[in-house]
Amino acid sequence: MGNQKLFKGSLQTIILKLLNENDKMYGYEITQKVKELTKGELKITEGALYPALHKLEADGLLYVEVAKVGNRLRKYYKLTENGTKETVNKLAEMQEFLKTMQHLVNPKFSLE
Amino acid sequence: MGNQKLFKGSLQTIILKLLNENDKMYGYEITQKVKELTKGELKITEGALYPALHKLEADGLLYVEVAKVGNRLRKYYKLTENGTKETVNKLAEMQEFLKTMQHLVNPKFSLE
DNA sequence: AAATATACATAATTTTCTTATGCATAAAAA
DNA sequence: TTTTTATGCATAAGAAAATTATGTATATTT
Repeated sequence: MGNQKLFKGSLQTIILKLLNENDKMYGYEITQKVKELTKGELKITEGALYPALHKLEADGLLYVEVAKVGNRLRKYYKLTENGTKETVNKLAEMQEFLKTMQHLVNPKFSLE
Repeated sequence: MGNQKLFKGSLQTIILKLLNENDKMYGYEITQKVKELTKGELKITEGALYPALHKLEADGLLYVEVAKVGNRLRKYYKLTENGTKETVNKLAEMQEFLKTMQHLVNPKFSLE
């Protein structure tokens, strides 16, 4: 409870950013990576993650490579060419938003 | 189109922050102030603003003072005592989120 | 006279989460 | 050895918070 720190709209960008850095990742790995990178502050829930991955795939930004590890199934996601382009856009947009918001709530510590 | 830069979940905090700085404001004034402060980058739509104000009021964080200016109605909003407390919390949460997100998407320019 | 700005509001719809649930294998702990 | 936790996928119901589209009305500018 009380862990909705993940502002709506940022999940797609986070996924794209991670895939841009790590070449290929599977869902569970993404949740762990985010937890690790944010020291537990951001927790991606499965109910948010998987639909987001499916949407990004449907939009042609990701594609899947299924792998069998041991006896278990893994779906590795990679950026498509278009996905790489969109990552640049989304990251720029996110930076802009962060800067704007930072300026709005705390003008003294602007990022500029 | 393409102007959904306002990440969902940040509107309440923005409203509270502005009221904390300006003592009393009315709806239209808030939309203009945000536009001004962000140089047109964030545009608060009325369909988002008014329901948000009503919710904050219902939650006891704001109260209203109706004023008649010329022949027109204005509803000035002010922070309640509880609203002031919540503003502190929400701003801290926002700072935390911005820092985390900044760190996530661009570790090199961390705010710390 | 017409268009734009000021000022409020709500309804329908969409997006994007949370929470709950389900299935299944692997590893660790009791 | 049994139970819990971790790994790994997925979807459905519901809630939250926007967007978009309207609606009403006055004031100002073109």
